[in-house]
Amino acid sequence: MTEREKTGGRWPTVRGAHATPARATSRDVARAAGVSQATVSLVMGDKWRGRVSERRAEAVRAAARELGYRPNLAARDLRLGRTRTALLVVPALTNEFFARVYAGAARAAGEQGVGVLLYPSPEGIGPARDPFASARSAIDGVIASSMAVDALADLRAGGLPLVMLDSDPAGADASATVNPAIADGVRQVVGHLLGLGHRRFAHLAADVDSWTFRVRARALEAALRAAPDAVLVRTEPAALNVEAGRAAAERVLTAAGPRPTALVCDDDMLAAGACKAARRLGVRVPSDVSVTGFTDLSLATAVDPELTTVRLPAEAVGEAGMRALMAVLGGVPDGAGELPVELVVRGSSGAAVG
Amino acid sequence: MTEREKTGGRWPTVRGAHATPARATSRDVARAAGVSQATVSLVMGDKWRGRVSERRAEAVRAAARELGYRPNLAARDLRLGRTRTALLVVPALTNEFFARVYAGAARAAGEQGVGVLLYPSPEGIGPARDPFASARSAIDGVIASSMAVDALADLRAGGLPLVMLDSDPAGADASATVNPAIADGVRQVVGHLLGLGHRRFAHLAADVDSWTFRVRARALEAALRAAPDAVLVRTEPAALNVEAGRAAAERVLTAAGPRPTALVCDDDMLAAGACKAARRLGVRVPSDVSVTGFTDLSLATAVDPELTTVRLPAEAVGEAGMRALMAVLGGVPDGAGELPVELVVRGSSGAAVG
DNA sequence: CGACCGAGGTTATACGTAAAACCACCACCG
DNA sequence: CGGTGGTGGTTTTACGTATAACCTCGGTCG
Repeated sequence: MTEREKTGGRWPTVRGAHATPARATSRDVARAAGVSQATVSLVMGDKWRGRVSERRAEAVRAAARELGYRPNLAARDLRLGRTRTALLVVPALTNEFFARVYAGAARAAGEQGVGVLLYPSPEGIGPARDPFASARSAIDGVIASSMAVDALADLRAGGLPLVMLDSDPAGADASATVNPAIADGVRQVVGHLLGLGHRRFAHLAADVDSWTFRVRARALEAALRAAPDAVLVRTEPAALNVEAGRAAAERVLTAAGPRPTALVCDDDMLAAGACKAARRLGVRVPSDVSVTGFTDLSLATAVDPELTTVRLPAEAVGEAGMRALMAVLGGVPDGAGELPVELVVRGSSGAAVG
Repeated sequence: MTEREKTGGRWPTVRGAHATPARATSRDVARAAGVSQATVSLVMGDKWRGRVSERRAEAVRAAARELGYRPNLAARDLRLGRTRTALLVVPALTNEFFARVYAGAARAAGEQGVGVLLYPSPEGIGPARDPFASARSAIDGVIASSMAVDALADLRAGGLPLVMLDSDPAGADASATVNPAIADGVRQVVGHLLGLGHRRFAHLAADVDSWTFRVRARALEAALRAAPDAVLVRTEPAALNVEAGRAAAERVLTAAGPRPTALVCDDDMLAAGACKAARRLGVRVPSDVSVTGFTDLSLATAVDPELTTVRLPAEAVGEAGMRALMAVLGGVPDGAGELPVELVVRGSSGAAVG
């Protein structure tokens, strides 16, 4: 008597409630097709060229179709010692940028038959959070954003191939890094604004301590050195949301001294907040002050005027990250990659006045 | 000679590049602790009360800690014939609502040690899309939004426990359903607007063929019957994005005849578009026309004026869906659940004029 | 005093798959 | 005619875990 017969099914307590029809195994298929289990495995794995006759192979495929056979992936993973599953670690999926990174990664993964698991958003997990415990099956590799700071230590401890996003290519202790060309984006924004005659800039910085935002600050200073007469006002870093952006911009716009004519914001959310602050203070966008964002979230075209912003290729970041991981897993040490960004000029920037 | 010794490791091609340190197995722990593998399994599975002495149990735990032992989940899943993994099927994670549903589901799942897998967004998957093939490991149950229409047929074919979101509780062929109280939300919006003196309404409908939007339309008509003198203008359903909402609202606001004073939109994105259309036409919000949304996306407070909207409990939907699924898996046929919604009054609605 | 029992283990087995090793058969060649 | 190699399979084993079944050893009780 087999154990399965004894225990009687997968979910004994609900047996019958929703009939789980005892999935067919490769052995069932073999029996139905009159071959051995090994032959089924060869045919299903597409490794039968020259090992199995066309007649038999077709018989196996027919039987598999008939029985609705699907390989048990837990068994396959156990046998092969790998899972074809990558773990994607991002700070929060409710951040549209990372949702799009995920979409890109999932697409690239799907093409290769690889699965993507998400590190549960830290805020939802208690003190016992553990990326490897929560990942259902084992993980072959990890793709992580440097913004997911509180998870990084755990990740390195795993000893798995690690691809970092938004991370310093030089300093990152990773198998590979993938970044949008942030510095270039900043140069494009500044070039655009200088061309419009702006000379008094304010930087609405995000209070996130990660490479991608540090680069914005550095690149902004560097780009402004091209115009010796330009001045740059720094603001207290603001949390990455609209309200914080509004508050920060309000302070800038009501401060003593000559008012900046261009607000360069680290993110579209801050830029949206800045527009809001301006309107409430009776400062018009873009005629009195120009506002630029970063990322090109859907929010950028929801507000009025629409935001001039630097479009970050979120999907491409996810795709490239996944490809880099797969390259590393395949033995190709795939170093650092940088993805092009694009300045999108919309209604929130215009010619400088005053 | 064992097979492992012969093949020489998990990723032979990159052996050394990133040392995969050959994870410890329960047998390794057993050897280190001087007990049998079965004992390790009992201790790690917390099933040792009365079967293993406290001394031995502690020795096992120490050895496990020392070796960094983590159970191989593929093996466990194979043995147990289940995966403690649920598949979440949503149309797109780039839709903030569903991202929040996911977050809620992941939280509820994490508390119970259950994993959440996502159905890869259909747009990213080729013709060979198959939720069960792409799910890395087998799946115990499915939570699906009715908006993911193109996946539904595949899902039912799986024969797995299925919890439906945004789905007609009566007609849904599912183990359980979870819905926000949409109709009640509509009643609250209409009550709010009627109280402000509005009588000429327009409905900016979404062109998504799903229960949740059909309910909005029906409930709107029903709620307006409370005010016999109220009139309702229907618009051509618009795609679920800001631009489509803008275009639809433009048509409504420039149509012949008396202009509606209240635009009831099926979603915040449509409402944001409506506000944009109004501003461009010189129609002021809320003094000339009131606009209301649905969902309470982050976008609702990014635009100016902020949107009066019905807050849908996205996280709670995900949590309740996961709990319902776990109840079904546990044998409790957990029928239909409805979650309360909340009208959030902000700047886009005001007293009617004209 | 022999039967019984519970505590505290160990041994053996099964989950479903992939693939190495083996085997039978035939064709061909020197 | 003995060997050699290719073709088309089968047999067997291993992956790591959970648990049923079994074993041993004191103590207890009828």
